[in-house]
Amino acid sequence: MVATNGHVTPCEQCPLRRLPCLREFAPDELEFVQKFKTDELRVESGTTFLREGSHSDQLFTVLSGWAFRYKVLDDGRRQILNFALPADMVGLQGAVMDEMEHSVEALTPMTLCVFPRARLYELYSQFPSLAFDVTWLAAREEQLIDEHLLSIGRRTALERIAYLLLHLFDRARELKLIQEDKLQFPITQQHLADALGMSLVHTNKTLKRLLVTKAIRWQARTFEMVDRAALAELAGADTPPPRSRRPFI
Amino acid sequence: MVATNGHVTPCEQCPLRRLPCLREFAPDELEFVQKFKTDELRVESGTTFLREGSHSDQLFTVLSGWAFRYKVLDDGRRQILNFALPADMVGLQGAVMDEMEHSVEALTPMTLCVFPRARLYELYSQFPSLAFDVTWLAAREEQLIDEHLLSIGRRTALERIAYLLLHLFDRARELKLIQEDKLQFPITQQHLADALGMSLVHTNKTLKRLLVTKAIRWQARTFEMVDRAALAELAGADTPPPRSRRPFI
DNA sequence: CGGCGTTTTGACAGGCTTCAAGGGCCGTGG
DNA sequence: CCACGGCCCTTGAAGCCTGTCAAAACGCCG
Repeated sequence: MVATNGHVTPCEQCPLRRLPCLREFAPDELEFVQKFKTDELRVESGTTFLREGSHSDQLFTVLSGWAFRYKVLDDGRRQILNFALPADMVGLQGAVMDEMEHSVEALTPMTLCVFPRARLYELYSQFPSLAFDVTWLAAREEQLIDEHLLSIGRRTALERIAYLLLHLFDRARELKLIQEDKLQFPITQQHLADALGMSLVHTNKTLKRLLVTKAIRWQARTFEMVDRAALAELAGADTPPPRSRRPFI
Repeated sequence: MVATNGHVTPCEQCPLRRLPCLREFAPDELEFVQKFKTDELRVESGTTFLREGSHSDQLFTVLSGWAFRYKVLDDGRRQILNFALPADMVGLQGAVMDEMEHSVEALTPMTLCVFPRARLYELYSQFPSLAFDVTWLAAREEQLIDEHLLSIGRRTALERIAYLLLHLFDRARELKLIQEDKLQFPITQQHLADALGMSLVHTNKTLKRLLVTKAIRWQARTFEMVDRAALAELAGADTPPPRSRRPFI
């Protein structure tokens, strides 16, 4: 894995800090995180930068770009577990446990903040507030997966697609990635299918049914929310409200 | 929620500590946990002791008994997210975030160790080692759900059932709940169905197909592993090896 | 013995997967 | 400028898988 070791955004100037959805850091916290961050990594779209079965010495945080976590069965069947957007943490499992049991692949070019696993315990010793944040992030990710599990297990194909799109749109909005209700959407129908536990063909046909409702538009890698209420209706439920006090290491 | 406030097992004598799969505590850690544990709760089988949408002031640890985490849709469709066995932590999401987004119901009579949410931060401040353990537990639970998500999304009905049974059996074995390859199994076919995202009828028919292979026996609430290798074969994969250094608050 | 929760079975419809093939878009190279 | 390949999207057809409906059998307990 190649790191830049060149342009390293100072944490004080991290563009994500300006987001209102993220909590503010105390000066000493910020100082610690700055030292904790050893590097910045650029990866190309399509790169699997964390691999199932491997042991990673690094913990990442997404500075920009999209990724997805996934697992594959021996015969190639793939399941996308969830998506990682800016301000998300990636690779905690590998940092805390023996080895990764999932892989992570970039959907777009990404920049990742790199933290050495070996020093994670320092963080726990010296900054309980940050340690709490890490736990918070882990708990939140579990919530997202819980919701996803509910979708795959119990929602119909149409509901699944509607719910996932609604969910991703809302997360993107929190991150100010939406302009005029439009979003650069780096996901293919194959990704949708693999995330929702459906075949590509059926995903396509169901998506078409959704598109004729005119609740959304999606073409040329651009996603547009036309009627959010209608989409939520099709999903059978709205997404839970955003969480308060969201930390970002 | 009624707590016993009578019999409170001292942590030094906690029966779970004797399990080799759990890490040992330093004396000061043990002392802290002992004070952190404010109560012991007994709940009956069938009790939903944590409810979606509610805010819980308590964090639990399973001392004995089985439970399951679940979510339901408005129209009643239910998805079981995973199962909680002794030494598992329950309610961390409620302790760390605003409110629970899932419910937890007891499958058997249970005893739970009760920890006050309000003092969780003390733990983080004073015992980074324990804070790390909490994160470890959260990360591990996420791993289990990841694996479950893979099952529901990409495994066939037969594989799903085989894999889940294999998984539960292995966890029970780690906890010394198995005697002569037999296990008291508090789960009904309805639970299986709700966990695996299948209908009850189809679960029953598929389970029958599995039973004729003679890999397992399951009757009168007793589960018997007859041919573990054969079951793993039907599951299409074996369960990952148990995690080292497993903590237990 | 009756009631209730659980397991079992059959029938049937339709959701979903698989197979197959064609179309559109775009970057590469002749 | 056009041909070509690769990736993604689209569509149709066939049939299995799975859900739903309905009803009966079973086992446990009061």
